[in-house]
Amino acid sequence: MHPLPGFRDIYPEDFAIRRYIFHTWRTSARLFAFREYEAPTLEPASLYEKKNSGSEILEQLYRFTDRGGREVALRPELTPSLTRMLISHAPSARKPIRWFNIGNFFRYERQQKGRLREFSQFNADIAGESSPTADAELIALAIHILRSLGFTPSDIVVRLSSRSAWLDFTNAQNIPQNLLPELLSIVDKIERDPPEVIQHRLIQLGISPEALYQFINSPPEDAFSTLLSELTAYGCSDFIQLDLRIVRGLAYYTGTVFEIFDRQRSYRAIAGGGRYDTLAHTLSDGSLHLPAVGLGMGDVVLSNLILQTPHTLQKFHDWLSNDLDVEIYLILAEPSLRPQAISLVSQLRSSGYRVEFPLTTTKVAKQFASAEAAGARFALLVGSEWPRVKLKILAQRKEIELDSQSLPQSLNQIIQNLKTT
RNA sequence: GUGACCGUAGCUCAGUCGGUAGAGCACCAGAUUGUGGCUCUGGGUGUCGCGGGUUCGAGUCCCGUCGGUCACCCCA
Repeated sequence: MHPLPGFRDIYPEDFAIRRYIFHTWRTSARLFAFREYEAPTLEPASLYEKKNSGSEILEQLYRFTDRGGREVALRPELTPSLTRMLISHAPSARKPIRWFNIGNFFRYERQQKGRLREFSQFNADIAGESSPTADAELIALAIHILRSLGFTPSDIVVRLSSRSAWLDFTNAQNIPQNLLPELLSIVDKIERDPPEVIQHRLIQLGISPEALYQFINSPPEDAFSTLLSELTAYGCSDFIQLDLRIVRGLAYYTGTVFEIFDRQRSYRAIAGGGRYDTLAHTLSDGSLHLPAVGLGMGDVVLSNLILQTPHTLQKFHDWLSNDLDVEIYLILAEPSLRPQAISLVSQLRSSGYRVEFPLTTTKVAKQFASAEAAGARFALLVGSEWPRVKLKILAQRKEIELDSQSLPQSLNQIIQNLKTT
């Protein structure tokens, strides 16, 4: 009995990092005033065909025919679903639209390092604003997330590029525009393929390798001036590097594109995104013009990186220590007081404490061991002293006797005092 | 889709020449009938991934298959 290839059972020990990442994604996006939304996990397969006809993306789709004879697919990405939602919502929505989503996505591919068949991804998009200031806001959000997780400019880099810059290049070189996709696919492979192969493909296209390398080596800074000055104002410039070799694979990008990598390049991209100003136009069959810019950040590479970078791992552990699974373990030393103990547990839970207690009668020593093993901060002993109870601060081995009547309130005070000392 | 390496307990792994399964950690119980991290004692919790073949006998050898890891491909 195994999960399917590329799918994972996630046990509570491993779920903690996901909770941490999701929490950081969600709180960061809300700090940037993005609103959360959701789209269906299962979509008509045609949603992915329309925007990318003839693409090999279709081979990586989990697709099947449902009982109603519909061709359906598990979503491999969110942008097409989002665009559909925007098409019906955008005409009456306040602009710019700033939305984010956290969800699971599926790709039928062989798994490898940093890549599974089901993964979680954070998506944030700004629609209805064509200025590069929107691109900057989105990149600033990505950096805010990574900073919140403890990453610094010496850990990661945002490689910034632009498809419109490449379009300008083709114009300046008198390269026919219909060769742009082929050119971009060559550029995309510059870092992976041997130079001879790149050279050969360029010459076949009638493009001068010298001109291309010169373009890459001296990016046209004017084309990025607004974006770069905004990012500097956000305090993000240390993370940014102009790098025209980034073009991204998807056909729908039209302007700014970017990818975020770990500096050691031990993984594929942590995040990526870009501007797609014509997708709404295409998907609405020309009825809506809606410029948009989007960002995607997956959980697989990110969690690996957090766990293997010492200072981000430390930050994760610090966060976990304030997010205990069990805060109070109630020890029932006198089984006849079980009803009173349960009532006390209920009060504490209503006050917001995470409380566990033994479901069957066991020895006190065993109960203390369970409290310890559960990682509880306090043990609350209910026994012969009733209606008084003993509160033990486990880490300090200190015990305080309290009146059970006053409990949730007196506990609040004790915790406040512990924090200030 | 192609290729390489790897599959033994929950985890990390040992298992000789082919002779019917073992260690540490973890877990459960007790030593200890109201106080936890140490110690001691007891407990194996297993479809040796699965199927077939060779053999008197297979965890071990052979074939197939499934799964894992990584690379290619592709990258949303």
